[in-house]
Amino acid sequence: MNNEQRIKYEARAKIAKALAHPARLFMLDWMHDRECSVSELTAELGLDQSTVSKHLAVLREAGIVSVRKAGTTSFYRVSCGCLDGFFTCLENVLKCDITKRQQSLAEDSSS
Amino acid sequence: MNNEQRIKYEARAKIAKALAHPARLFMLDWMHDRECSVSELTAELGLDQSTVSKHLAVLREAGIVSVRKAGTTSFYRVSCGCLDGFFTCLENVLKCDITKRQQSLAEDSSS
DNA sequence: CTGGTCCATGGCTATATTGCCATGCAACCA
DNA sequence: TGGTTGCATGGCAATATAGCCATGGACCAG
Repeated sequence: MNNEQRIKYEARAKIAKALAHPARLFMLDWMHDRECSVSELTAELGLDQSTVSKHLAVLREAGIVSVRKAGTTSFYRVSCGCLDGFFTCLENVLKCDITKRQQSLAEDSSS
Repeated sequence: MNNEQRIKYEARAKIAKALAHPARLFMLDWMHDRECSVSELTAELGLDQSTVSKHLAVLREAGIVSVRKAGTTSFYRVSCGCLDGFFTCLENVLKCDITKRQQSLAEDSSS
């Protein structure tokens, strides 16, 4: 992997990393296609407000969500409409994995 | 987020985490749709063989790749055909982000 | 059997991530 | 003006991750 490729894959890994946390996945699902304030997400997640704010900062710096400020409130929303493909991929991997585990269980019991 | 939801999102986060590393993204691109040995990936990545083996274990435990052993060689391949959607999503986020950064630069210089 | 190749794993250190608490700042209200 | 609300950030401790070296097991060639 040369230097150009390293830069390329690090940029992609940064985005994937931002998606690689249960709280952040929950937030993206919860926001879906509407705006959402930090306090709302904090209440739903049951985490400290500062923690939620930092999670949102990770998503923001990765370019996955955008923020709009109105008074003292920050409204976050998903800024790229491509996440469905990502979530679908996760579901497929889970489904494949369950299927394969069942197959290997069947093979074990039959042998 | 209740307990059931936590389990759900942790399972998805595990998969996303497995995808969230430049070396692992490179390996998935490199393997694409053909089998690949550990030594080949090690040579391409320029990392220690043990490091590559551990990266492959992460992908394997997430259900993203599968392994076939022939003699002393382990051949890995992508086991779920859904990664295209995932990679497309990463590309889109990058594209969105570049566009938005250019816009904000333009706004900054015009103000 | 001997030596060599291929791979997986344990051990270790360095770094990154995650959570909380405390604090700071800006906006709004009385 | 002083109090409250909503959010972001710094600091810290606990944990997780990533890389290397060393090792060991399985297989193959001679």
